[in-house]
Amino acid sequence: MMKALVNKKSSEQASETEISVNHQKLIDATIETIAKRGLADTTIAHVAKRAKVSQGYANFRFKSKDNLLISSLQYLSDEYKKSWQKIFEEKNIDPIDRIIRIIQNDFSSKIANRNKISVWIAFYSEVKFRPSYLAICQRQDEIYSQQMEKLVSEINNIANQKEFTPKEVSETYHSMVDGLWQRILFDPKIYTNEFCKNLVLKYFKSIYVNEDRFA
Amino acid sequence: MMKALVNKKSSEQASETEISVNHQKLIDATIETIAKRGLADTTIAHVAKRAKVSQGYANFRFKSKDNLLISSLQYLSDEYKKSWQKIFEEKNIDPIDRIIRIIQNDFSSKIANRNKISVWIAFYSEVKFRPSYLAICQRQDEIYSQQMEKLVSEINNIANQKEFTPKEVSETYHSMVDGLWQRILFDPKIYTNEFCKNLVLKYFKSIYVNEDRFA
DNA sequence: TTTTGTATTGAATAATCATTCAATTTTTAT
DNA sequence: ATAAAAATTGAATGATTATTCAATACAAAA
Repeated sequence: MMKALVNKKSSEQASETEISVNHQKLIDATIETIAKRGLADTTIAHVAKRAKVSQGYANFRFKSKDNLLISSLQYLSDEYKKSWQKIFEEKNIDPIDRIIRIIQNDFSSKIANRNKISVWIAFYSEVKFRPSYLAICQRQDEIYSQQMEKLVSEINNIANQKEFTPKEVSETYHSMVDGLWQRILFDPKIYTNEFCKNLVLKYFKSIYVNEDRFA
Repeated sequence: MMKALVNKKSSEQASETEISVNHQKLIDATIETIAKRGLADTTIAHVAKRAKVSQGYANFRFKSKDNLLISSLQYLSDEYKKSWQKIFEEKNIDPIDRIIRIIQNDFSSKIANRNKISVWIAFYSEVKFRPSYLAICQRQDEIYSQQMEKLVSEINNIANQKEFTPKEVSETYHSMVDGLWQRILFDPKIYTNEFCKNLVLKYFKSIYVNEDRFA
């Protein structure tokens, strides 16, 4: 059976970014298991079975369950970050179109689906007791907020909007997203991605009254 | 040692609402333990110790750990409900003052503190896997939303506001509250109760432009 | 092919924890 | 005061689970 490193050029050292298939298989399996069974019921045995490796290997590969969970959260965080980072960087696109893309991304089915959300909230629920979880979440939030404020600031200038500061708009948006994600988990029949997205657009419409693209 | 029922009139049957001291002691201890250690690390032994009863008794009294957790969530939910129910019912108070009281309540230190929030989120994180948790949370949300929409509807009439429907305003507020609670957990230095409350007031200011009380 | 090093297995271990229940204490009724 | 009933204890049980590690499979080198 072939269960070794991938991309490993023969006789050459693996680069630092090269990671074994099993590493990623285990992270995927962890996220899937949390989504399917909840964090409380996520055991190394379940994860290993889903990743199709032995239980002993899963532990060996990540040194501990704790470490596997942290790596999975980090992966989730990186994945999300990649999705918005590139939108913020599209400097040639109009700021308002850019923020609309951010909103679309935050409520795309790839990001805002019950499985992903339940995993996020599972980690959130432990944030108070695990400094490493907190650090990952805080870092993520900080960069997102920073970029968001900058973007809102541009829009405020264009729209000549002075009543609401970039920080206020950014924080309000951010909290709405978190809250709506939670509600998607509770009642996906009512809180469809479309519903949530429109609610947020409507919020922006209340701030930028003359801007039709939010309607 | 005196460890029996309270309020029990001699020779009379205990009324249905009469509940033993130990019952409440155990629920309080459960909530405190979840707040201090997290749901994952909340064991019957820890709860019993905190409630100063034996481990065997805790289990006996609630039949199972699961049942104890459900009772604790229900208690938390009832406690919160009591805090807003009476505000919604103050029909002699101006609707805008009433909604401001709702906001003040949602960000009062009794409701929006890290301990309580962490317990809520602990339960939220299991909602997808425990129908009984989901039912309690959904019922709560439903009544709250219903009352909130009615209140917003009154305000819309007074303010002659037609752009934003009561449902939209209510949902936006509700998601903001959930999101901000989450953020209080992450970074209470930045997200003080005052900060959160003002952010929400500012949102209402954006809807009811001519109403100074939200400023 | 043989040797050597690495990857992977799976069964054993030890710790944790919910639950049970016989024994004990406390309360109530007579 | 005594007996009967109810409340409460705490130690034992059995199930679950992370972690370890000796044994095996595999890949690369010679």
